Amino acid sequence: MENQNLDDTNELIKRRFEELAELNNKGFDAFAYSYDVDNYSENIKNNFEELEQKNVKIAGRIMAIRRMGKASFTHIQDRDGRIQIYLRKDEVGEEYDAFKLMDIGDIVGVTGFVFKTRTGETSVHVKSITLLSKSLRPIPIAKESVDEEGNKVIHDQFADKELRYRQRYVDLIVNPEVKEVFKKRSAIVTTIRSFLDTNEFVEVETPVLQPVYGGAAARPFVTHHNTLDMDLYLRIADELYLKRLIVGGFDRVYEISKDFRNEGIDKTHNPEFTMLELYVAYKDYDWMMKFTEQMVEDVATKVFGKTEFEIDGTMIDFKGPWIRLSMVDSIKDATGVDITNTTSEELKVALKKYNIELADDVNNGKMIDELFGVAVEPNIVQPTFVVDYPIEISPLAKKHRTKEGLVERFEGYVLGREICNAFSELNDPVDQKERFMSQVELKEAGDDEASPIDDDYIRAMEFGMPPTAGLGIGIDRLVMLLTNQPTIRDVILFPQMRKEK
RNA sequence: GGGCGCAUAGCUCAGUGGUAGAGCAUCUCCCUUUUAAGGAGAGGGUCCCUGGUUCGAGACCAGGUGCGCUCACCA
Repeated sequence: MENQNLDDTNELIKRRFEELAELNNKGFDAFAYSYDVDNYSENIKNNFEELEQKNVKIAGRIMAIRRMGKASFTHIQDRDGRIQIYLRKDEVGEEYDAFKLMDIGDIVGVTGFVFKTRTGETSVHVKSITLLSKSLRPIPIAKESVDEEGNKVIHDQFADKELRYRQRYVDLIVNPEVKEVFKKRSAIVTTIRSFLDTNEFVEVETPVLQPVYGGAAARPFVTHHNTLDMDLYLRIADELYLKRLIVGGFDRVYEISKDFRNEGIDKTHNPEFTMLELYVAYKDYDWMMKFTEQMVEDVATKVFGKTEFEIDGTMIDFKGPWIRLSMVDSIKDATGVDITNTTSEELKVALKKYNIELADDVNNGKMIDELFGVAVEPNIVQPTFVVDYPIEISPLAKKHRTKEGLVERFEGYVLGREICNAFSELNDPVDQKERFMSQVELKEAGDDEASPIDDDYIRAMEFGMPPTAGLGIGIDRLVMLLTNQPTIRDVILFPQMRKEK
């Protein structure tokens, strides 16, 4: 809900415009060009002994002001956190007149020496203060105190979810833990890149705008290119392009990209989301399981210094090897149904026990997947690879080398949530064409998530594609787990929202 | 899409049919080591929107909008 009334008729904003005018009248520039920062709050607090009485230049946003007549304390927030500054009228001279016109929210540059106050707080004793940017809107400031046990308590924290997501810039200013999550997200992605680099991967970029979409089961966004006068789809996956590159002779490629799916929004789904896809020639899904474990363990260790995480109150250990759970066996154990030797009638009966009724024309593969989803998936806690999926729901995966009706595919689950999907990639163009044809049949029967046929992809495969293992990891969901965030919106800076009124 | 819930000052929230409230923030005055600074005073409202019920609606009813939780959907 945007506040229509928060315009310049609002007294708080009006007041700040008046201060701006007064600053200009007195010859102070309210919007500076630069400031030569040479230190940061955290560094000063961590290295007090070395820096005591030494001069520093810092800059940041005023987050608290305690004025005491001819002297004042304020807290300045820079990229790392907050530090207190102390200024006295008799030392900063006419700058004190400008300071009187500064508010919480204003961005200032400060030069002074490091000292500790009577109460022991590391602070900067200001010799000069410069306004760098006047804040014209009041920020929803919360106050902090410390309780008897020494814990930080935040009072009246800016908490309106809608405003926090719509005005993330404000959320980031006043809720420091939000910034921490996104710093961690950045470190996770950086560490993944470095891990892949060490393993001799080539990072590539493939089209976002695709004439034929594929690589996943989802409804796409459609757009139009005017000059070419053709409809284009925003990618739902990178898969088919990356495998074309495997055909072309790159033997280890990856892409970290935004994918787009025109579907529902909830705790684990945002219409645009970040996916890591990687493909490795001459390897299969067994190799990929080990590689996935290593990569996640590497990220956990390098970014967080540990492999055990408390997530939703449960201890999760990402240290490999992860549990291997056969989809066939797990369904058999949970329901008694042997999916390798079953009829659609039997599956319907099994699903009914979970109060699930699907349309009559749904194939066995979908029913099996559904059964897995209700009978097994919610009970998975520790990192687990679920292996060997029905062929009907895996049109791009290679047939299992020994098990009829299954493909060599695994998905990684943690706490009942899917975090990755991988297979031994189908590299037989004849088989691939048949799989596409059955997808087309599904689509014609009304399945709007079934894949369209991609003739160029078949053509590429006909030139010869090496045996290949492929993996997709939802970066947002991985970050959610590692940072213990309850919704995908808390790991996406600007989550999709309805139009503001 | 279904169910449940929420929407009041810049922020966090009270307000159960009869004059619109508090804390913080803001403004004025005092205050040169304070820290949820303190003391004294003041200003600030489209009670989400549109209808309805009523002598009277922030409150009750209906519809709408936005958000949250949840179920379904999302291999």
